Amino acid sequence: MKFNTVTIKDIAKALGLSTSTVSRALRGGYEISEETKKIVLEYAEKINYRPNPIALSLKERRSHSIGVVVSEIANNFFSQAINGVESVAYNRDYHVIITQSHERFDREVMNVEHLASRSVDGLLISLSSESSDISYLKSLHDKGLPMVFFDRITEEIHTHRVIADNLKGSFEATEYLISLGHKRIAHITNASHLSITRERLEGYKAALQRYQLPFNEDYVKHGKSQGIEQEEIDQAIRELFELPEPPEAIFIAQDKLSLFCLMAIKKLAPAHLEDIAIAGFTNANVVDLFSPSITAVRQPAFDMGKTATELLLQLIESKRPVEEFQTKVFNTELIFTNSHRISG
Amino acid sequence: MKFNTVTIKDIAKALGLSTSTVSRALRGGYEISEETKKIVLEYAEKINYRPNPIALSLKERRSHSIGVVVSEIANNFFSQAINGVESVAYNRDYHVIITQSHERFDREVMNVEHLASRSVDGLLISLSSESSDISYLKSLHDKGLPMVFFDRITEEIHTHRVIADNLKGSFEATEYLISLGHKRIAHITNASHLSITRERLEGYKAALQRYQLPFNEDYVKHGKSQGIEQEEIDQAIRELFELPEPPEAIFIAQDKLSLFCLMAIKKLAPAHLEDIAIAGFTNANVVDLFSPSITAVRQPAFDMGKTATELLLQLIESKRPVEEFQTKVFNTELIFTNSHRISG
DNA sequence: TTGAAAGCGCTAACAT
DNA sequence: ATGTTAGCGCTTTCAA
Repeated sequence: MKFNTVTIKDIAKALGLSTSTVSRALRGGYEISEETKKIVLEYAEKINYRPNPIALSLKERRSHSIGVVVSEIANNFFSQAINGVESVAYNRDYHVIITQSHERFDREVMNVEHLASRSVDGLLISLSSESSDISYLKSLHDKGLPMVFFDRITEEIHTHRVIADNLKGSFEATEYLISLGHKRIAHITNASHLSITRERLEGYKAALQRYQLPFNEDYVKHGKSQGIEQEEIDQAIRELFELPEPPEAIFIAQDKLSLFCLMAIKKLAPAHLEDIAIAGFTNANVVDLFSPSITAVRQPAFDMGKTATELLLQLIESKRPVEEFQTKVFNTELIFTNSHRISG
Repeated sequence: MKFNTVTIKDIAKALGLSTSTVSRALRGGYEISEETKKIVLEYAEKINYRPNPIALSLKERRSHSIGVVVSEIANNFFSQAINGVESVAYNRDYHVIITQSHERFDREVMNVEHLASRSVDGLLISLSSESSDISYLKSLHDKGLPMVFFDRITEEIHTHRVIADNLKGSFEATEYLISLGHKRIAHITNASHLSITRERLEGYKAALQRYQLPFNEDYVKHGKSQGIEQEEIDQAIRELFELPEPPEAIFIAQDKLSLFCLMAIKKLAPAHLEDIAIAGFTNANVVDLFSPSITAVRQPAFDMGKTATELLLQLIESKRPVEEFQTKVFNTELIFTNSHRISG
């Protein structure tokens, strides 16, 4: 089971040179005569020599690859962000290794440790909804593994962060629902310790307050930690509509939750389909097709992925320890669809 | 930039043993005394020793990881298939490295070569729509790299394959459209050299023939090789509706194309929204929400991913060269939504 | 039962 | 300008 059978040794032997000369010639070392260089390069080309990256990693302690940890690639936000990551990484000759935590803490730890032990040069992480104790990350970070957090970030580790302006995005969405004349607005969101959950809840509250609407605890539904089951959202919707004063509008704080929520309403509350207003975070690019329609809070996922990667590569390639960290905040966009005008 | 600072050498030094003894003790070599074993294991545990997988890979020529190459993780079929892959791989202690070709041949080659040179133990591939010359894969396969094709397969490499029953799925979808009374049925599909394209086109033709409808070349639209642009589908839809006899129904051969197609119709032919019937391959799990509605041909993506991985691990772990290869064919499911009854 | 030494592919300090 | 050698972390003959 060996490919890449061709090694530097083979070239050296064939050309009657030493391995070090060959090595230097291949990487264009200036001490090598043009002639030798030429011979070596031509021969290497001829026999299709490829350096063995594993040997390189072992030696150099780096791999020219970065690891990405997200909860679900099936989430539109993440798959778009990953495309942004790749666009930067490939241009700068880094490989991207994608892993999913499926919102589970143990999976996240396992992925991170595997990536670290495989000598990825850095990590791009969006925390799973189960991850509250992140000391395992902290210790890797302390040991010098560069990392950048995006989307679901933590304050506990001092490094670059890339997020959307969750507070503003939520405020605007809620405000929009209020502008439609609704007063009873529910909020469906993630596990409460996630950064995005807190910020989006804050935006929702801020809008209520701004328009002097009361905040009602009963209108807020947190997905359980796993938060990726239709079941859970069905239950939340049921409870909301069983309230003595059911909501007239719903604001949802996350991509998959938004879709589950539309499904749940269609299934469980068809009578309300026409009159309930829905807004929610989602990066689905077929949002125009949805019925019931939803006003989408869209994050610039691609750009966020790009920026996070640029920051990470900056950390990785910096000669001296970086002391100044940035938190880049991206604006969200509120997207109105006219599908309810067409089909409802 | 070194983590994993703890090596076998450290343990050996601390315990006054040789590295080889420690190595053997750690992997439970039977020649080591119980006592030494115990001491070593306890100490290793205490200082949190983790073997360096890179060193292992260099030595053993394998990595206990498998590579996956798909065109787009944002495609529902693929993200679901990958979940199936992971479910098997993690249970058997393999890591999964996901890469995307974005329907580009050069990206595919680059990914495959990177994976191979990183000593993945095997490859799970669904070809990009640009990939017609796959000699680069053939040569890796000849050198002994185990690979299993799924979804977009090739006949040129003799190995296991996992596909859906594309012919039957297409036949049933087309038949369903015919059963609604439609006679002019268009077909929108991928690049013509892909296996799935051929098979699905065949199914479509077979259904037409079975019900004695004429096959009309003008009703068939192939996405260009890149096939992942809304633009392209818009153009196809425009052309179809400009025909003297525009289609009454459309059958679409692929996940993303189906969604693009719904968007295009909504945008460009709103007048037809109520009367055109649409069926298409898609694994979107929010298909119930779509308006216009679509009858979905759904592939058992998760199971296909699982099976492909089981076959691959079988190849990887087989002691002797495998000579007998299987092509596993999975049934598709036709899913009817009632959303057009509710909203239209 | 344990240790010494070689080697996986490559680079780099140290000769020459 | 080129060669010799050691070493990255680990396993595995071969010796003791």
